[in-house]
Amino acid sequence: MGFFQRVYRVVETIPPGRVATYGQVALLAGNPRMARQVGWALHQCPDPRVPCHRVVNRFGGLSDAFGGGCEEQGRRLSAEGVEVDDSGRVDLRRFGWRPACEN
DNA sequence: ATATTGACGGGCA
DNA sequence: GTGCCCGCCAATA
Repeated sequence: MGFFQRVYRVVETIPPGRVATYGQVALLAGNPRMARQVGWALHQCPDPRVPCHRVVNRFGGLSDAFGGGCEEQGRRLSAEGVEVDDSGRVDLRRFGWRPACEN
């Protein structure tokens, strides 16, 4: 299985109302240095079931290049209960995904 | 093959 | 927190 496919699998495991950073996804995918590649993987987004909108950068900022724009991503997150800042950012302290303590 | 780009991360200012 | 620089790896030109 390629790294990309693994990334998709990890992203799918992100619970609703939670957001994970590219670094987090890359780490769970097995390669902490491939944060950027995670970005491509999601950009390709060959599978619509992959909640790519739950993946944000280290600042919790939404992606400018998201399909449709960061507005769309922020809208999706807010629809899941994630509070999006006016600057298009999420509070990782509260909505950051914690695999070791999801609940 | 090399150079540039890119949905990034970390360190430093 | 934000901006700049460097490092990282894969895709594209």
